[in-house]
Amino acid sequence: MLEGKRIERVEIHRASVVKNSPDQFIQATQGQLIRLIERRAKYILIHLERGGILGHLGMSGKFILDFKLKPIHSHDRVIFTLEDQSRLIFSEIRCFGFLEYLEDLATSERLERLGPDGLIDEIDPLAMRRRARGSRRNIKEWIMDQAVIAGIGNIYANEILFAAQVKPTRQAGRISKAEWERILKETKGILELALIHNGTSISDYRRVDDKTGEFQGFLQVYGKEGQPCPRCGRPIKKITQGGRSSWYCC
DNA sequence: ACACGATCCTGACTGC
DNA sequence: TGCAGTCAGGATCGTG
Repeated sequence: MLEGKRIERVEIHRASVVKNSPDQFIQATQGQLIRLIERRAKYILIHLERGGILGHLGMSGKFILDFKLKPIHSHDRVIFTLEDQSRLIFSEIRCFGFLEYLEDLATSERLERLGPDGLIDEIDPLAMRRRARGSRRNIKEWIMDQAVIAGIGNIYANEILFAAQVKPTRQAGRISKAEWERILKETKGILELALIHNGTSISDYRRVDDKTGEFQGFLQVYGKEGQPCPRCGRPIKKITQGGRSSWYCC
């Protein structure tokens, strides 16, 4: 849809979401052809003729494709106008997300830090167990560490561990091979299911066509403190780990 | 090595 | 009604 189109104009409405200087970003991207767009864990890579744009949506970011030239919204931070006058809008309420022009996406340090992709890579349970050996860190923070498994955020970490029947408070180094097998199987299964249902819209998240996702209707524990556990009926508990909320039961 | 808190921001909601 | 406090799909950094 975007591939093969030329970026005619770039407007930056909030400089802090662009890692480069505004001048540098505009100069480097304006006039370039979009060659390929791909995902790498939570990053979006927009390959251009020369270099490319590395994007991250943070907590509240979205890319919206606009064909109708809707009025600019206050959260629209960067606007790419394409040669056919359609617009790719990087909209970010909290400005934790970012765009970064890089001469070479392949050697980005951010990307090099990433572990195997939980959705598409074949991850060996024994390799995970070996890597976690000796770690007393809790398994919830462990699987959310992008250097360990890339692509798992807070919603899906909770859902994966519940589905795998592994309590989030367990020590990573004490997870058995069978439990790692379940965690990795559920990582794939839940991320795939969430993708089929276009992701989880709790408040701000929208698809690129501005529609909401539907996976919120499939959540078992995330955000469900006090509600009956789908497996045992006891109330779901909420705790804090690494500054993030965790919900779990049995 | 890791737990913890602060930080970057804005908006929705709660309680007084 | 107003205002302070809390919380939210993330990642990084400093401190102990």
